[in-house]
Amino acid sequence: MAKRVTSIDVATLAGVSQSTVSRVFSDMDNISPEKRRRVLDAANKLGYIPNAIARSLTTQRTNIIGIVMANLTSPFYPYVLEKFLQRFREMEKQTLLFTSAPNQDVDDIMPHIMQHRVDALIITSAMLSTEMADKCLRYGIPVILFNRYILNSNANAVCTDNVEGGRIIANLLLDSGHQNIAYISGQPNVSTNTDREKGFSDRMRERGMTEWLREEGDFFYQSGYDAALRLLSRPDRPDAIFCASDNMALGAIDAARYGLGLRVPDDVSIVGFDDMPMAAWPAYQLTTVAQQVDLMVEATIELMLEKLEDPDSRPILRLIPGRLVLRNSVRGV
Amino acid sequence: MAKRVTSIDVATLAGVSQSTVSRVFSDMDNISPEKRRRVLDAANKLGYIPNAIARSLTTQRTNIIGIVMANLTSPFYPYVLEKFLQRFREMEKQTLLFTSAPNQDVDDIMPHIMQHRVDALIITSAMLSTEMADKCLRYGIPVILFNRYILNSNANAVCTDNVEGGRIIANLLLDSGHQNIAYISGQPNVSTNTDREKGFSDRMRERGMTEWLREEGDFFYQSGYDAALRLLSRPDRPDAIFCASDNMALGAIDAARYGLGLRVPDDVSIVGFDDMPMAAWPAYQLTTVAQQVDLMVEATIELMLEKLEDPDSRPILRLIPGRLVLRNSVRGV
DNA sequence: GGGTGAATTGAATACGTAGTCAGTATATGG
DNA sequence: CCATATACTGACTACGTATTCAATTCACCC
Repeated sequence: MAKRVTSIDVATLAGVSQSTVSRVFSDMDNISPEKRRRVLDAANKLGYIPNAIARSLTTQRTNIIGIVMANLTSPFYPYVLEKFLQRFREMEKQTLLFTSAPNQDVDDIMPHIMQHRVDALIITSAMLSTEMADKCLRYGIPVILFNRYILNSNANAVCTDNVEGGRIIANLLLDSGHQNIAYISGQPNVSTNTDREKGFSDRMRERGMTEWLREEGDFFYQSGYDAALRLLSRPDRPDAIFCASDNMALGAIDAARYGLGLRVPDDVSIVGFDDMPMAAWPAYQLTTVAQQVDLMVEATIELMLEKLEDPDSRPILRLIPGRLVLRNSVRGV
Repeated sequence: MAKRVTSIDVATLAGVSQSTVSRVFSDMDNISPEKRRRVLDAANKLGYIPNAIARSLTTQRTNIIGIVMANLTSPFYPYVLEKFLQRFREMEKQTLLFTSAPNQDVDDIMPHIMQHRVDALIITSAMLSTEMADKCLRYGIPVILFNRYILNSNANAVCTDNVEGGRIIANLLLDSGHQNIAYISGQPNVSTNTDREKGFSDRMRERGMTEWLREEGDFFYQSGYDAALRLLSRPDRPDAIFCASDNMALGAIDAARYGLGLRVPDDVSIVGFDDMPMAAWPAYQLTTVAQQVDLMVEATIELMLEKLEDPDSRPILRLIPGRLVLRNSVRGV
């Protein structure tokens, strides 16, 4: 392995000082065209590539953004990740990706993240304790929660308006004449789940419903399949199911069709939440509330930049409306 | 933003030298239990977190592995990424994730990667020029290609045995009595596609077939849907379709069922390649050749570690066999 | 001709840690 | 009691770059 080429090597070959080489490769300070050419020639000849590590040490910024993500294999998040990566590439930022192990708190991997002195941190998965959020702030690391929020915390957050999304779906199902509507939940302690259920329940009650069926799921396909099987095997079979995620909704459709031989939407209407790509496939044609990922990513980056500009700015919760996407899994619309 | 706490601050508070603090936080050198405790107390009180940037500068290793990935939104790669992240977490390595823009060569983002002095680089997506691979080697950065390979290059590679996979599928379809077998390809210049087609074609000819239908796709769902629609609308409708990816196979199934009202596998058998999670869903029950991701990831990490141990070791292409997964999309098995 | 200012440039230093080397204290053996 | 080994510890420097500050050059003008 050849010795690493440094700016000093380039300087020597070009017959200039290391300062000059640095200036050529960082900002174009005032450099005479001739020296600039000589430096670039020398750098090219030696195969010089600036060392971002050393640069970070002096500038006190790494140009690296950390992203914490738990559910890479659920189809919604890869799309989010792709968007972030694309935008960061445009901004010439690099991305350090972290996943938390199942049942692992973000707090546990926080030290690893902080060691690398990321310029900012985006957390899409689990919760972050208030203490940790504060610790980040003390280190000058802006934290933005994506699709999660903590009340009374110092972290910014961007979130789909899940409560309103739940209301929209209650309206849709009631307007189209469904009588017996069931809910399949996500994991109990996650705001995306509780908010969707809250909006749904509130609107149901506002419109005179007093009780309805409910099963617990975990956002994944299999749990939707299983829960729908339980619901649809009952004597008082529901005529509509609202699933807290598209993933579970697809499981519910498969359970109805292949588990019980029912037709969707003729025998039972099914609604999801997220609008992942598969929801549009001919096999499913799922009616759902879309999370507007592009808007959410833009908002996240905006909050991040604001916080970098002014570290003392007050934390903000930015809600992005969900968008109802009508396809063909609800009858009577 | 508070001043960053350094090892010197800790040393001062603990009444020891910076060296001692460093020793406590790197390897446990010979440190008296009492000083260790004092250092840890002080560090805790100040909220000290070692600076990985500075550490990297002296140790000449970053503990960061770079991963280049193009198709995050195709369902196979998030699973791969998840596996890598999980293993790297166990190894206490961090992950810098890069995507190449559509139509962007890996060579274009290479400078960004090299600036950050990753300890090793895993490339799962596009091709890497031989010059770039050599440049990495000169910088002592091991490169491992995942599911891609370059002949005569200096890069290690891990790959499913796609040629053999193609043969397996030809055997399966011929053994089960299909007469008119069609192939839907992936992007033309990608080895995963050409190898699968080569194995398939070779075996078809070995067993006496001389010509068969073929359509071009791009590995994605929609192209499989469209191609299958074209194939199945012909008067000489094929009785089996081998799709170069599961994603296209799911599209083909939907095209058969929802586009043309055909039954799978009664009217047409469909086979995929990859074994992504959806292939097992009740709606599809796709027979396919599984890429053994866990084995591939293990092999990749092994090659990486070998190359880090001995930078002069000869490049290796490690083939992992595909595993035939029989479900219910092929008749007569 | 000297003064003024702008444009370039280089020397020196900081960034925060790891590791080398020499020094001190303590224990061990004869 | 001395010689020697052992266990810790601290002073110092390297890592590769950005940046400050002073110096130099040069042009220009009255």
